[in-house]
Amino acid sequence: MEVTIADNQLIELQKKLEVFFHGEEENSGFCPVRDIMDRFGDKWSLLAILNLGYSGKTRFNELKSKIDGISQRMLTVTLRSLERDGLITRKIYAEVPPRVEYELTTLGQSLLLKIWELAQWASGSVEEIIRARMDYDSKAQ
Amino acid sequence: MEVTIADNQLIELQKKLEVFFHGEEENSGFCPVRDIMDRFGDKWSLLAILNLGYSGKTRFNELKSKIDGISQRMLTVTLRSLERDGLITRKIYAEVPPRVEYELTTLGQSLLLKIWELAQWASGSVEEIIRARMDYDSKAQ
DNA sequence: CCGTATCCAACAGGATACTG
DNA sequence: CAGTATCCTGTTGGATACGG
Repeated sequence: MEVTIADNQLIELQKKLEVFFHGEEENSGFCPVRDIMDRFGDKWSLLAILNLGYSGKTRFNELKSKIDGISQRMLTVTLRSLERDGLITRKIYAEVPPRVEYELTTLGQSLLLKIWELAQWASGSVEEIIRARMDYDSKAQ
Repeated sequence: MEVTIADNQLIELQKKLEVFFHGEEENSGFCPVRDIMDRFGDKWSLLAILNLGYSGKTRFNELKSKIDGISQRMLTVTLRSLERDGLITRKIYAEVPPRVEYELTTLGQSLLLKIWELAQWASGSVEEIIRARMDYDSKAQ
């Protein structure tokens, strides 16, 4: 049996993955893997973090204009959720008209880094994925 | 104004992020960032990849039993979508009873690596996030 | 300007039954 | 075993109107 370097790397990774497949039962059903999925499972969180990372401190409507297609309601919901998780801060200025600024926390910035790497992967794999899709669709008639 | 090392790192990252915020209009509305979001925006794709990465070549029902809570329908839908994107392969054996095995492609393995890093982040940040949530909830009464 | 409240449509996704 | 087909429900999230 031939074992390539890539195979060895995969086996290494599989060993590391074991961590995430243990402790699920023990800790009263709580599993960190499932917890991130819930956070990233919605449409807007990743985009909001990317935009906040790119723009730095940003006001509500400024952010709304940058995240294409998001409604006022969903931006509010998303930002509240991110604030609750300690990923962003929400600063209100007692002015008229009111001003509210959002900004990534240190924790949020560390997540930004991971999301950026994911975006990097996507950016680098986009062509291959599109090719795979066309290939798949052509075979399916 | 004080500039810390963290600030400099953030500024570096912001410059890198510019890539993802250009070309959206040009390429007929297509943006790689939005494309990954669509891929990761569903409940099961990341979990399926993590499980396939952990278990290697896996049969349908074996996978179903490992992804807690997934229905037969959603596993089928998710696997087809991943196959279409060239992230997994689907191998059918002409036996009775039939056997179908799923496995990550090289592309899928490269994504697995990124997802694992994300899972790492989540695992390391879980306590801080939970603390933030409790803090937030207690203030909200 | 920055929200909240309400209503409603679309769709993800579960349950069940049935095939190759 | 590994699906497809059908039906149906719950959540997501958009549109609109209104408040601080």
